[in-house]
Amino acid sequence: MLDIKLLRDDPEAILAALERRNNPLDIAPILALDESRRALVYEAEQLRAEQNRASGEIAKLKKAKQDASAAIAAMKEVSDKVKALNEQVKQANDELRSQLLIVPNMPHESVPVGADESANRLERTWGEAPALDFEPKDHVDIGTGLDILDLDRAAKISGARFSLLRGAGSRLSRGLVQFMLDTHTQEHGYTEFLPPFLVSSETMEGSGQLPKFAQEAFCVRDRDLWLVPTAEVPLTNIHRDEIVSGDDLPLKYTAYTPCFRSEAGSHGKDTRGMLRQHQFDKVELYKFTTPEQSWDELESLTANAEAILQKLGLHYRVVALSTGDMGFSAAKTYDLEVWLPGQDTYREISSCSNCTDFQARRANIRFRRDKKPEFVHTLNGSGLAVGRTLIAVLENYQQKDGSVVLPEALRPYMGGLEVLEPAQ
RNA sequence: GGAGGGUUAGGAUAAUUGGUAAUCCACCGGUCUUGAAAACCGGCGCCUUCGGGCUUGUGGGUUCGAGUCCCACACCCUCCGCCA
Repeated sequence: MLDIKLLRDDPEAILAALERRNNPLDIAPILALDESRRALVYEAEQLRAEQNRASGEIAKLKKAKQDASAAIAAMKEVSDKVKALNEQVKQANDELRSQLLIVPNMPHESVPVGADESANRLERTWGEAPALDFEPKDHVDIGTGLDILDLDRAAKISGARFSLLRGAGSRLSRGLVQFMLDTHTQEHGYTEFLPPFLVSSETMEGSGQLPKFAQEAFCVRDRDLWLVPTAEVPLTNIHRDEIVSGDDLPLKYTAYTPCFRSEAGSHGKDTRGMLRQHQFDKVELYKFTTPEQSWDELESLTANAEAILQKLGLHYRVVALSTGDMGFSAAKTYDLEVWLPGQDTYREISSCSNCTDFQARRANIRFRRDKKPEFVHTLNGSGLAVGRTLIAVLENYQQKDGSVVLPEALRPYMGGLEVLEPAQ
C-alpha cells in the first residue's frame, strides 16, 4: 500500500511509476475520495470536541445538583450527527483503503523499464554448466532410476502436481533444508523460526495475499485458516501492528516451511516432474530494515541466497526483473536462475525483493529511532526453493551410468554418502 | 467440545449509583555533579488541518456521556473430555 500523502503531494510521480509498470490505473478518483474523506473527518472531530466540552459541563451541573436537561437535550442532536458522520467516515476510510490496495509499489530507479521478462537485465553469472559427454536426463528420469522419486504413487495419493520422495530422495530434501538453515543462521546471521503453516485471513491480508490472490491459495473448510503459500506470510506478520526498536534493525529472519499453492491459471505449464507443485518446501529469508539500509540489504540478501548455490557448485545467473515483470509489492527484484541440463535452460530458484515500506504500511510495522514512529522496509527472498534445488543437484551431478555424485557440502547431511546409485 | 477465571501504556496496579483513564516501576531527555547515583523537572500511547481528535483485548448496542451496563467474538489461565 502506498502512502496517501505521497499520492496527494506528488501524483505525477505515481503516474510516472504506473506508466513504467505498464499499468493504466487512474488515480484521480482516489484523490477525490481522499479529499472528501478528510473533510468528513474534520467535521466529525469538530462536533466531537463540542460534545466533549458539553459533557464536562453536564457532569459539573449534575455534581452541583442543578438541572441539566436543556444541555442534555441539545447534546442529543449533536450525538446523532456525530454518529451519522462517523458512519460516513468509516465508509470513506474503507473505500479509500480498498482503492489504495490496488495501486502497486513504485519501482526503484535502477529497475529496467519494460513490459515483460524480455526486458529483464542480466546482472551476472556464476560458475559454468557441467560438461556432460552424454545426453542429459531430466530429474524425473534420474529420480525414477534411483528409485527416490515416485510421481505415479503421488498422483494416486493426492492427484496431479504432488510428489512422493523415497529413501535417499527424502533424506536429500531434508538435508538440503538443514544445510540451508545452518548456512543462513551460522554464517549469515539470520534467526531461525518455525512458524505456523496455517494462518488466519488477517495474516494473509497483512502480507498482501488477500483479497487479491485468494485463488492462488488453499483454505481450510469451515475454518478461517489458510495454508501458507510461502513463509513470507507468517514472517511478515510476526511484527504486524508493532513498533520495533530502531536499534534492533536490521532484523534478519529465516524459516523453513512447506508452501501450498493452487497454481490456478498455470494449467499446461511445467506439467512434468516436480518443477511446479501444489506443495513444495522452501527456506525463506526475510529482513526488516530502516529505509536507508534496505538497498544494501537487498544486495546482501541476494548474496546470501547465492551462497547456497555456490556451496553446491551449481551454475546460475542473476537477473534484475523489469518493471513489467516485477511483483505487485516489490520495488526491485533479483531472480536467481539455476542451470538445469535436463531442461536445457535456466529456471528460477529464488526471487529476492525489496518491498520498501509498501508491505510495512499495509501490515502496520513500524520502528522508532527518534520521537516519531516510521515504517520499516521489508525484504524477502528464497534461500532457496528446496524442490528445485533437489532437481538442480540431480540434473547437474548426474553421471552417464545414472548415478548422481553428491556435492561435498551435502555429504555431512547424508551420513557421509557420496553417490546416489541407481536401483538394480 | 464442556465448566470456571481473566485481558487497562513495555511491566505492575487504581478508578463513588455510569461523569470522560490515575499511580508506581522500567526507559528517554534536562537541571545538578569531576563522573555516577540520589533528588527535582519534562517526556514516557497513536493521529492531527495544531483547534483538537482517538486509545481500557476486538466489534456492536444502550446513554447527553461507558474501563464501568448489555450482546457477540478473540486470546490467555485452570479443570474435564479428546489427542501426538
